[in-house]
Amino acid sequence: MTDDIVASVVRQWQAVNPELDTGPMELIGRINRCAALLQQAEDAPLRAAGLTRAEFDLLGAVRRTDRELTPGELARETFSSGAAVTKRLRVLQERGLVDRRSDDRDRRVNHIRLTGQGRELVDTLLPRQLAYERAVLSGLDEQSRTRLSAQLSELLVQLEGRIGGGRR
Amino acid sequence: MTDDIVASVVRQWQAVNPELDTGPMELIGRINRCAALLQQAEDAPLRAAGLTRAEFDLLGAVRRTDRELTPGELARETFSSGAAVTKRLRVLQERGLVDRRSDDRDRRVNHIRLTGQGRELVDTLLPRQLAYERAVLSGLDEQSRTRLSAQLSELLVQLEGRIGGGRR
DNA sequence: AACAGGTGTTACACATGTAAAACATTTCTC
DNA sequence: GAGAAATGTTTTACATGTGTAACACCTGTT
Repeated sequence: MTDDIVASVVRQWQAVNPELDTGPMELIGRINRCAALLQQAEDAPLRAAGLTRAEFDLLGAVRRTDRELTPGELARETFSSGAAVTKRLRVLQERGLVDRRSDDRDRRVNHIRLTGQGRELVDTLLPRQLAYERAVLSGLDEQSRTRLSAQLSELLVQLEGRIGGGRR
Repeated sequence: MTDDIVASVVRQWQAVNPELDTGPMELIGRINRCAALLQQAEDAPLRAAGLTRAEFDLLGAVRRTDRELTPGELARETFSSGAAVTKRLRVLQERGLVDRRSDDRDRRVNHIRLTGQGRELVDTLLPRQLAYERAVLSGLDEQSRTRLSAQLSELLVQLEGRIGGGRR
């Protein structure tokens, strides 16, 4: 059994102060570190397409909901601030990937939709992205992956209730 | 069994394109989302002490290794760029939490150490931080946590080999 | 002595969040 | 009903934190 980085950090803390209950660190540290490595890996194929992950998330949100979304909805959907969404939308619009339509009833709101080009980009990019991710995860067999998913789902439900406040 | 956010996103994708193999998304999405929520939670007690998580990580690295570290070592230890470490060290030094000593042999390198105040801050803050994290994770019982830790460790070892390149 | 390589800092670009502003709508009050 | 106040939506202004790349400096080698 090999040691991961978190285990060695925990060992350092124990050596310095054996009283510490490092239990939470072992779990949270591993989640954070896995997330950092995975996010770094995920960036590679997107950069090849000239997109940041945040931009891709935004496009994906419009694509998967399959309807027009307002900037506010996009902010909630992608867990980012309204200001960040505004900026991203501007560059995506300049690149011809999204389009706006203003509401007839309420002139405050816009409706964002994908252009044909934007939709095509997501539809070619997402399978490629998923294939890449599958390769990154290939060190774990199917069973380990689903088991891990299920346990993280349990944790995630707890955290959403305790911290996130829920969305929508 | 309640649905988490990732499950609902996956369902949206399946509705739009049933061909998609969303397997990787379910695992990676959950890891990323858990990490985001946990990091947000972790920030709260640190902000109360006037520190960012990055600053606390840096102080913690010096404390747990129990020796003086160079800025370069700190950058590797905290997985951030040299420039970021330089900036952080400047503000931590201005606040009197760290101290520098220049090497006698090699005048390029500095050795960073905690001041008494810095060490005291870490030593009071870390247990508080761990207690807070324990509370956040209290939705899962001991057994679930250790099982999850172990499985993530397995994944992490794979990822470190595949992506991270290892450290030290 | 020149140079190849390593170490830390600075300069710059950029993405993000918070807070304020700009604008539209709805509701309340008289 | 008309005007005022409250509410909602998006954008803009500003501050901040980060990474890349250029820079300055030092060492050891040839």
